[in-house]
Amino acid sequence: MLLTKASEYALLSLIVISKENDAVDVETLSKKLNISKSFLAKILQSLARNGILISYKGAKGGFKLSKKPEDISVLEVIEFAEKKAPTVFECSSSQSECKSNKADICLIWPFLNRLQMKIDLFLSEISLKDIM
Amino acid sequence: MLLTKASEYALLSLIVISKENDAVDVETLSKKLNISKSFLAKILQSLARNGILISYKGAKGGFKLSKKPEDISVLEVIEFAEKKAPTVFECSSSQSECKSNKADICLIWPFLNRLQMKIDLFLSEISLKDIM
DNA sequence: ATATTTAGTACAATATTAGTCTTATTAACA
DNA sequence: TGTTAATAAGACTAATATTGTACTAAATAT
Repeated sequence: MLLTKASEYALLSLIVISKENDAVDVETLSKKLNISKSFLAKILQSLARNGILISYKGAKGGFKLSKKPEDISVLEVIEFAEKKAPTVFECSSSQSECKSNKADICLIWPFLNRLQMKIDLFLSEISLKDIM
Repeated sequence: MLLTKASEYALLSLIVISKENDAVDVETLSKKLNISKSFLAKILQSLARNGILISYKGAKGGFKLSKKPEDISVLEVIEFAEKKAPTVFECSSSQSECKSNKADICLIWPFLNRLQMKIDLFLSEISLKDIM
């Protein structure tokens, strides 16, 4: 599977957050989406560390979008939720990831890389606003 | 990751097999590709069960392609190697896979499905011959 | 001050991936 | 016909990744 639940939860959360004026706290989100609070907190914290969300600590705290939905690409959301870029296969983004010392004669790499680039393009061109 | 080593091994093996006139045995393949013999055997057996390879038991046995490389799609190889279709996310191929009873109002499904269809199209249109 | 909320980290449960091993079956060929 | 080489199938194990929990610390609104 290209994506895990971390990406699903991140995208669904961002959609909810984008519709609110006030900061949304994890408790509220986890109940609305019916998912684990601690797990969701970790994901949102990663999005905040990476500049997609702004976090407010303390009473009445929570999370807000740091920029407009049209300026947030789905690719960046996925990368920060998963803490790594979504990949077709371990080497598909770069031949340098190949461990087999036969990278230069690998017959399947060009195909893997073509698919990877298609996916990267698709995910980078689509914004949070587009999927709403 | 969209694909696992099973797909990698399957594709690399099929390329080697397609270049030989005689049946190729697992021992030879596993040494040439430097991978586990038993694991590779399981993958090739699955490809044989599903009509991509023909297997010959006994001395001088091994595996041959059952059809021409141009008639074998990469998608079918992956499906039989992995024993399931490659998916973007659990629900991306069909909304009916959604467990959350909110499938009808899910805002991310259309996006997931669009990516899934792009990948399916790419993988089904490319043949073993194309990647060689 | 205190209740609320995020930050961070360590831990645990579960699922998936990768690989191993064993036994049965089949076929070549001496 | 017996021996050897090979696939078939499935149970088992090991390693890794995913998903979720728990707890403590830090910040802040009221």
